[in-house]
Amino acid sequence: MTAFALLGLLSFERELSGYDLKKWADNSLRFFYWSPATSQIYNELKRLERLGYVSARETPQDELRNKRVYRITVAGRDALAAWVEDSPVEPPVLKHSVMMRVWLGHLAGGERLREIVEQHRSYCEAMLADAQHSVEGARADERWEYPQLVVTWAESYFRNERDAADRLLAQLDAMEVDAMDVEV
Amino acid sequence: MTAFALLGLLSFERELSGYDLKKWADNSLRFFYWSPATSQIYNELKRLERLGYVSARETPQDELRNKRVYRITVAGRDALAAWVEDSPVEPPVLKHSVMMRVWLGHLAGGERLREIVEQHRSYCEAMLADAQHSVEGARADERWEYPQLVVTWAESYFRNERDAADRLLAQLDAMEVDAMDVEV
DNA sequence: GGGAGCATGTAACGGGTTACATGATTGG
DNA sequence: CCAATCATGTAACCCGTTACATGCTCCC
Repeated sequence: MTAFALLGLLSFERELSGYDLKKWADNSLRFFYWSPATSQIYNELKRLERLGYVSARETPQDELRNKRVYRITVAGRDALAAWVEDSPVEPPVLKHSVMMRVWLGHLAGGERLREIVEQHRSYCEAMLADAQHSVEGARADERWEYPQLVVTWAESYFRNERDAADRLLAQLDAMEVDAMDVEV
Repeated sequence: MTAFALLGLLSFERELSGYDLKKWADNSLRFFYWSPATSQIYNELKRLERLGYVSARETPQDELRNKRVYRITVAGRDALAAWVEDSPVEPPVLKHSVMMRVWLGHLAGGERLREIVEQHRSYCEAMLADAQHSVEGARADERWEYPQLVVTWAESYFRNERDAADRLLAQLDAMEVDAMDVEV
């Protein structure tokens, strides 16, 4: 999967270093797919090179040193296209530890639960802002129409997630009030 | 994480076998957290027992054999509560390979993309139906108020995801039309 | 001078999966 | 009788992470 993600990043023309790829992953991929660790990127690049899916070239980083920049090969593009075309679509993987904590609400105080959900809300807000920023940035270029589609999707995803957090907070408040009634 | 999930399942009273835990994971946990493989559940149970977080008891499965059922210990409950209470909340992990494929739309035909999104839509629809069913099932019991909150959240999550898929399909159609215009 | 960013990697580990093996019971 | 469900586990593997090491350059 990480391999496909990297090939994907390289498939929008461009020649990128491992470092570059990490940055691009962090500000586009991560909206819909967990951004891999830096070390993993370098590992995958080596593997992809062995497979002939990318080609590397040394290019001067400064006067003293070189850096390796990678470019997708025809074989790489084919492999990637074949994946999109033929592989069975797996369901998205979601590991929502925030909701897991809410699920275990009977073990925590209502204040703590609210704190958790509020932190999550902030996270959503930040992602939403980044996605909106990204939508503006990628505008108007023919080449980016699909990425554009995806960041727009991400925008609504995080907006929904934020709104759900708000509803959750309201429900937690309501539960608190009910509990008070019982006590009184 | 899997350990906490299992402790969580065991924290709603009940004594459960590894097999039971897999079933429960598959029809409650999976709405917000990836359901672990069966083998992993047995591994974690052993580990949790070593740690003293669960206790095991042999109980007759049929006339010939026994099965091991597990119960959360006080130490286990404490550890779980401590996790909810004190651990920093990580952002949810999302690995949306469907959106990754859309992102790579320039490598696929519009028909294929629609096929992918439609399959995803079906998945969402199925999850939504299951979540709705689950909401009805868990109703009215005081003990399940938090799980109830979470399945309600899941319901809206998958409804949103389905609606987003619909919007995506509409946008893909629109793009197709634009492309036709250019050609003509 | 020092911190941030550029750039690349290794080593150890962990968490999780698939595939497989086994075997009894129940229901159609 | 056959398939599905109950029930538990091992072995091989893989994907990916954290932690660490290194060293340059640019800017304040």
